[in-house]
Order: sequence, then C-alpha cells, then structure tokens
Amino acid sequence: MPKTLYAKIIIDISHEAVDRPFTYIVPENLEGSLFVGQKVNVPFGRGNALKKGIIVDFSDCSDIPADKLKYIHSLSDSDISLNDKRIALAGWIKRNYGSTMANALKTVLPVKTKVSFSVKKTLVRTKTSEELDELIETAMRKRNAARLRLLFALKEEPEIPKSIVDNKLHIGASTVSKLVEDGVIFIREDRILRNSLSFEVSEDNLPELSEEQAAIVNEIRRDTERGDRHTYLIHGITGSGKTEVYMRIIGDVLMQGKQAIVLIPEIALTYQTLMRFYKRFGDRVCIMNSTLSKGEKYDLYEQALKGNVDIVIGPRSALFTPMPNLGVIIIDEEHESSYKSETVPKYHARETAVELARLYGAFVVLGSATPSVDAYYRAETGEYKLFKLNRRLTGNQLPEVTVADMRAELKAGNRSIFSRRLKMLMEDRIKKHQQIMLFLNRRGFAGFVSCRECGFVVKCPHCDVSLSLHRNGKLVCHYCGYTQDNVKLCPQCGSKYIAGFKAGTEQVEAEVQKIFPGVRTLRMDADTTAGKDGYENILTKFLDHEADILIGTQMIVKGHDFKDVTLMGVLAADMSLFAADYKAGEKTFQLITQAAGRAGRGDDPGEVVVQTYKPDHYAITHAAAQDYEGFYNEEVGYRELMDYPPAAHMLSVLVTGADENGAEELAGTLCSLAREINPSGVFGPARAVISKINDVYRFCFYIKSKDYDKLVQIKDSLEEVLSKRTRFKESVFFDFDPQNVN
DNA sequence: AGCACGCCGACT
DNA sequence: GTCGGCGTGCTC
Repeated sequence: MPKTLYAKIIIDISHEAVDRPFTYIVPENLEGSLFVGQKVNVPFGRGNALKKGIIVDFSDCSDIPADKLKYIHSLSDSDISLNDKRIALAGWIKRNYGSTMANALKTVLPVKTKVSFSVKKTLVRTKTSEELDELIETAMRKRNAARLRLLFALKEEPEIPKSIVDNKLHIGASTVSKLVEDGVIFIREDRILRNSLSFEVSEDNLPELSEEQAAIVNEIRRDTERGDRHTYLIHGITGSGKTEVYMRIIGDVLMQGKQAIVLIPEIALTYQTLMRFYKRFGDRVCIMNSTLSKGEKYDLYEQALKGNVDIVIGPRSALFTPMPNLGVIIIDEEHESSYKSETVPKYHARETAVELARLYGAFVVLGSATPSVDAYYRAETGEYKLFKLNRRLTGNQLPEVTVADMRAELKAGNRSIFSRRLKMLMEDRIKKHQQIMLFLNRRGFAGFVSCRECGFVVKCPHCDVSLSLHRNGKLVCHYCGYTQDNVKLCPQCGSKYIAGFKAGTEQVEAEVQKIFPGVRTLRMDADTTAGKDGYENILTKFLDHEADILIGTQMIVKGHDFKDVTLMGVLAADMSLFAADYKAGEKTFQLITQAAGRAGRGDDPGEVVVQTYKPDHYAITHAAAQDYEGFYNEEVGYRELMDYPPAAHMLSVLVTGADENGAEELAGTLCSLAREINPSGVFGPARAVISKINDVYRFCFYIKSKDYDKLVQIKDSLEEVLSKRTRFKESVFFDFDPQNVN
C-alpha cells in the first residue's frame, strides 16, 4: 500500500491571511510529474474555486485533519516554473524585506501567465447619465449605500479602475457583480499586446585591454579557476572602460557554458551601450526594457529556460530571468537608486544579486564611477573585492572644475542665475561653436504657486504637497492627479500678487535667451520628454548639433556621451542637499561628479562650473576636486556618528490610513512595541514628510540597529501584532535600509 | 483576496 | 413572512 504524498502549496492570493502553505494531497496520476516550484491548480475555499498555487515542499505526513484535505486538481497551464533555488530566493526576499510569500514568489517569477495574476480590470458603464439617475433614485429609496456610492461615481466617470472601486470606494464584490448582472456595467480586462524587435549583428575584433583592465579580468579569472567566489566592486571613472571589462568577464563565463545577467539603470539603457553588446555577442544577447510587455517577457523567460539566451541586459527585474546555469551578475552604475524596488517587496537588487549568486555558485561584479557609500563600505571591510580604473582610455584629461560661490556673486551685484565665470565661458563656447550643457540640480520640474504678500502656497486638498502650475494654466497635484484652475487672488489674504514660479528649466532657458539672443537651446524635462521617444529625440537632436545649449535636470547627466560638449554648468548644485534625507550628501556628490564627467569627452578638455550657495560643503568641495575617497571618508564618518547605513541598518515603518487618529494611534502602538524590543534605537513616531496623500494620512517611525536580523525580528513581531487585528483600516509598510526618508 | 453564511431592514 | 444587501469569518 503506497503512502499518501502531501504537497505544501502557496496560493496565488496576496493577502496576509492566506500567506502560508496549505497542504494538499497529491493524486496518484500526478505523482512523478510534480516538483518543488511547479505551478498547479487547486480547489480553494468554500466554493472550491480553482486557484493557482506554487508547490514549495513535499511531505508524507500531515497534521491537518483528514476531512479538510483536498486533492491537487491539475498542473497549471504555464510551463515556466521555479526551481528550489528560486523559491529559496523568494523566501530570502520575504524574510529580509518584508512581504507575503505569494508576493515574493511573484517577484522572483514576474511572468504573469496568460490569464492570471494582474490583468487590469476596469468597470465600464453601459448606461447614459440619465439612465443612471433612475437607478440612483431607486437605490436611494432602497437605501443601498454601497450601490449608491458606486452609481454616483459611475455618473461622474464612465470608466473606473477596479482597484479604485475596491480600495477607495470600499465596495464589495457582491455589489459589483450585481451591477454587472443588471447590465449597468461590464468589466473590461486589459492586456498589452506583444511586439518584437530585431537587430543586425556584426563581428568585431576584441580591443586590447589596458593594464588596469587586464589586471581585473585576470584576477577574476584566477578566482574562478580556483573556485573562489567573491563580489567585486569596480570603481572606474567615466571613460575608463568598465564596459569592456564586463564583456570580457561575460565572455569567460559563456565559455564555461554558463549565463550572465547584466543590470543597467533603465535610463542608461541606451542604444549605444546595447549595440556594443550586440556587436560582441550577437543574438545570444537579450534586452529587457520597460516597454517589453508581459507576454514578451514570458517569451524571453521561456527562451532563457530552454537555454537559448546567454546574456540578459535589463533593469532591476531582469535579475529574475530564469537562467539554468547562472555564472555572473553584473550591476552597472551600482549606485543608482533605481536598484531598490519602490513596491513591496522592497528589495535591493545589489543584495539580492549577491544572494542569488550564492545560491547558484555564481559571482557578482558591481561597477560605478561614484560607488554607493554602501558598496564602498563593504569593499573597505573586505566583504567585496575592490578594483580601480583610474585612467581614461582615450588619455583625455579630466575636465577642470571650478566652484562659483553664488553668495559672492550676489554681493558683487550679480543677480543673474549665472555666475560671471559661467557667463564668460558660455560666451566663449558660443563663439567657438562648441556645445554647452546646463544641468539644473532639481527634483521635479514645475513650480508651485505662492503669494508674495502672505507666503500662502496653494496646496492639494487631498495631499500634503503644493500644486504645480502646468503650461495649460491648470494647477495639478503630482501625487493624486487633482486638477484645478489657477488662482488669480490669494485665497488667504486676497492679494493679487500671487503667481507661480516658473518651471526651473524654462526659467533658465528664458534667461539664456535674454543674455544670448538667438542661441539655439533644447530643454529636457518631464514636459519635453513626455512623448514615446521624447527622450531619445532630444538627445539625437543635440548630438546632431541642432542646438548649442542643452538645459535639463537629472536626465542629462546619466549615460550619454556628447563629444562636442566642452562646458558644463551645474546650477543650484546644493539643491539636493536640502532634502531631509541622510543620503542627501551622497546624492549631491554623485550628481555633480556625473555632471562633470559629461564635459570634455572629445579632444578638447572640458570645463565645469559648479554654482552653489554652500561652496564649503564637503560633498561639493570633494566633487569639485573629483576626490571620491575624500568624500567617502567624510561621509562615512557622518554615517557612523549617526548610525545610518552602512554603519548600521535602518528599518522604516510607514503607517497609512484614511482616519488620521486611527493611523496615528496605530503608529504609536507599533512604535512603543518596537521600543520595548530595541530600547535605544527607535525614532518617532512622527508625521511623514508628506503627511497626506490622496486623503490618506501618513505616519512613520524608524528603527536603527547594527544587527540586521534584529530589525527582521522587530518586523516579524510587529507583523504578528498586526495579523491579530481583524479588519483594520490602516496599512503598514516596511522598508529596510530605505533609499529615501518618509 | 474571494466566497458563503447569516443578520437585519424593506416590501409583495 | 421572504428577499436581498452588507458585514463577518474562513480557507488545506
């Protein structure tokens, strides 16, 4: 008599209440075709509705009363499954970043199979507004509160996303399905269509490596041969040939029959970089970008599993491409904040890559011109191996950087946004027909509207942020989309001296036109890059000399090479220092250094002018001196003093809720609990920096500890308390070593 | 999350 | 009485 086999299965429902393995009986006909990671259909709940699930374990006994046990129904139609290593990775993500197992599994397996997981559902009204009035009247008479709420909403908007109906209007499934039955609405399910790209491939001879480059490649080769596994950090200035090093390492890995994953920040996923990989490796390379639809990703994963893809290049999520025999993970521009996920689970691609590599016996190579303090710290402590590339391959000199003290300019009577030195150099370059870039260090783009009499700032009624003046004359909230007409009189004091500060880049452009009439300018900000290829278009235009001056925000300092740019102006270099954020100094240093790296990539040496009101700040002086280590030493001293990462670890807890008191109370309760466990390292609770978004109030507190596991333990304790609360209105978000402060 | 069960208020 | 909405609780 054969023993019954049981399988532990995580159900594909992302809710804490069902986020645990459920035991099912393996039917005889499926025995042998099931393995850990297999996706199956199982009957679940009272209605025995078929749900998808993932097998995470097997056993030959079970503690569950036999009468409750059900049989696995069938294999899921998807042929992509996780192996045990990927399940282990999901478990690691769940534990280290806080999320449900179902969510962690979905992150590791981001292919949402054909019908399932997230199709965007939208309620679409089929009746006219007048017909709705009748229904509203009946509903009012019958006092159907939920139905009424939905009908009113539908009268306003003929189409409403299901997510809003669920979360914002709090309308249950029964009410919605009733309306569908009555023919008042139908539910539309949207899916993106697939399309595919093709590139031409050509072969090239391998360029000779510099001494510095060869040293790195050789040492890694030696380590690999010995079976030593490390994480390597390459600190290489712009133009020092990091990409060639990556490609050599990848070449070695491919020779061993293994595969490579290359992570690149989305914004740096430029045609130039991609072409280099295509030219070297041909159709063994696969690109994953954000425009790839779910279906296309599915195809890519299928190909990867079959062993038809050797190299995947893409952003954060490309990390989870199911390579059968992963050899190396390369993370370029390692310091970029986009490597940290903003959605749950809030994993960091760098740490996750190291764990994934460990599971596969692979290794990780990090590269940056301005390594994150975090990575450099680990290199200093010996956790990573550090390599340096100090010479530019072309032998070009580094640009000459000068700092312009804007306080001194003001004292000297210069009220322009350009320092005298920058203005002089601009004149010179315009005369020589060389190109100029002006980098406005400023987050966001549109200006807020404020009253010059009383200082009143027009704010969003639903969010704790100021409204932005758009070009169409409307005031728009960037968090919830709320829109209203611009005000003519100050709502507080009635003054007519209320006006919007122009979007930063527009203001700079206007000033340039005033001082240098007829000069051709291009602006790059969220306004001008809105279109599908807006970003690439502007870059191409500038490359083709269709303009003399490119004005822009962060976007212009990432990636692209412009060999004819010989002057870079950094305006408001200190702007990013004002953020209430422990990484403000690091971000400022990185931005200025990157900006400086843009100038003088051709034969002419470049010049950089850094304008600031804080010329003595260490982030600015070290950036101007192009002295990474000087900056690092001061910054790490500050982090150590304050117990900020990487000197210690930090867990941010954000409590949100529509009821202000409820949210504050819960934040207080959780915070005191955290304080009981870790008395010295808890800070808060307090209102979040943005204290309200979309009428939802936000409170947060922080826990610091040198011991990461202690933070995990606190998170688990808090979650346990939360799971005991039945039907709570508040939501709680955990973020380990957060990228920005709430 | 999603489904059934059951309580309570409105109407043949 | 009974029809049907909406809250509550449970899911191997």
